[in-house]
Amino acid sequence: MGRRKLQLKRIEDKSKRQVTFLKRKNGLIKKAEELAVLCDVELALLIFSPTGKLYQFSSGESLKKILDRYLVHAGEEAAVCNSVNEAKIHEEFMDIWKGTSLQEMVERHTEGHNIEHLNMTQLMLMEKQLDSILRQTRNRKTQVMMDTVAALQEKEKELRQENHNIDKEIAARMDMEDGERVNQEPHSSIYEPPLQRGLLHLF
Amino acid sequence: MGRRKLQLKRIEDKSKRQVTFLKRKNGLIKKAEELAVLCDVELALLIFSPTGKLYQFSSGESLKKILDRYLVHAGEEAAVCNSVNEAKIHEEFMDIWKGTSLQEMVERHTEGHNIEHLNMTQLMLMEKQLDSILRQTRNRKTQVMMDTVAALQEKEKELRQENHNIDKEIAARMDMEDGERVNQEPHSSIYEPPLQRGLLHLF
DNA sequence: AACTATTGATAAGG
DNA sequence: TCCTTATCAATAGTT
Repeated sequence: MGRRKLQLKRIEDKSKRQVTFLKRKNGLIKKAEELAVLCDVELALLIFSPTGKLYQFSSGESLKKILDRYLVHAGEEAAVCNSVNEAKIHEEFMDIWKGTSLQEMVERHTEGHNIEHLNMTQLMLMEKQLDSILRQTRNRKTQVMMDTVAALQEKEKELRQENHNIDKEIAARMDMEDGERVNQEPHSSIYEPPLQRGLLHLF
Repeated sequence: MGRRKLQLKRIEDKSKRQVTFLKRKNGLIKKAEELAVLCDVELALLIFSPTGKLYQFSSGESLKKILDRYLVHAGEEAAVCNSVNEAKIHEEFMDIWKGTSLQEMVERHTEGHNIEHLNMTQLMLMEKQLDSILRQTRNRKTQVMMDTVAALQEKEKELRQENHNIDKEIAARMDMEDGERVNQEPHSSIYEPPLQRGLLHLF
């Protein structure tokens, strides 16, 4: 509905695309709102602009509730364990951050201006700090992993020792019971630590 | 758009509401699809019918991916995109960041536990979020730099043209004043753009 | 950011 | 429930 009928394909002209995006985004959100009100339905609409900005609409209920409802639906219908796992992770995430993402936090601290509206100086400062914290986080992660590995290796050593002791005890008893049988294959003392499997979930 | 203009409130007649729901749901999904195609954006639309049935649309990307993307953005308020004076933002930003480093901010958010005291799950979530924000920051930085370069190149072009015009004018005047003096070295028209130096402070 | 000629969506009717 | 059609709304191109 306009001066000309347009083809259903990506608008190549960048500025035209942006104008059309703004117009149609508003139209779509309006329509979504009308549908929600007129027909008394729950709905959620998420739009990521070409510049990465998020626009959203959700009827009455918070978007989170609607997404929860969706995840329940998806969980019932499809046997896609993946999304269930994702949902669980998100739950955990919510617990940890108490409903506030780091991003929101950062944006709150820049007084609501999102990354698209920072200037170069601000961006560089932001980058530097983020990089620093990220590096610390990764270092700490590495440290935790190494601690885990060390603990497992310690455990392994103990088990190996125990194993060795049992072998010796068995051998001693065998000797006592049946002295002439020699060169008996001892119980394998090469213990395969469950290191790989035990750490896999961390990556 | 119909025989009559209707009020923006819940349609009380149940069957009419159902009919309207079906029509408008289809229309909304169609519009969503058009927006996604025409403007090359990601979007997700979830509709729960009055009977509890779920209708959904998502552009190209699976709905799951889009929801993931949403959850990364989680908390960000939609569609409020006030263009504000950059310099003003700069001042505000500096004030904010002078007092509080991002790091302190993060620690405040992990309830006083600093990075050294988070467990692996928390560390991984933290890493994921930091990585996301850092990537956005860097993308934005690249964009700003490219814009700057484009602007400088434009300026360079203008200056070069101006320079050329001046050369020609000088040459013309010289010819008028002193016809027989020839092969005079013209003012260098090779204009060295201050691009490198101009951008250096950005890195 | 406004305008307006067109096309698109749809409310009511069959 | 599906078609038709009169009407209104959205919007493409223009200024």
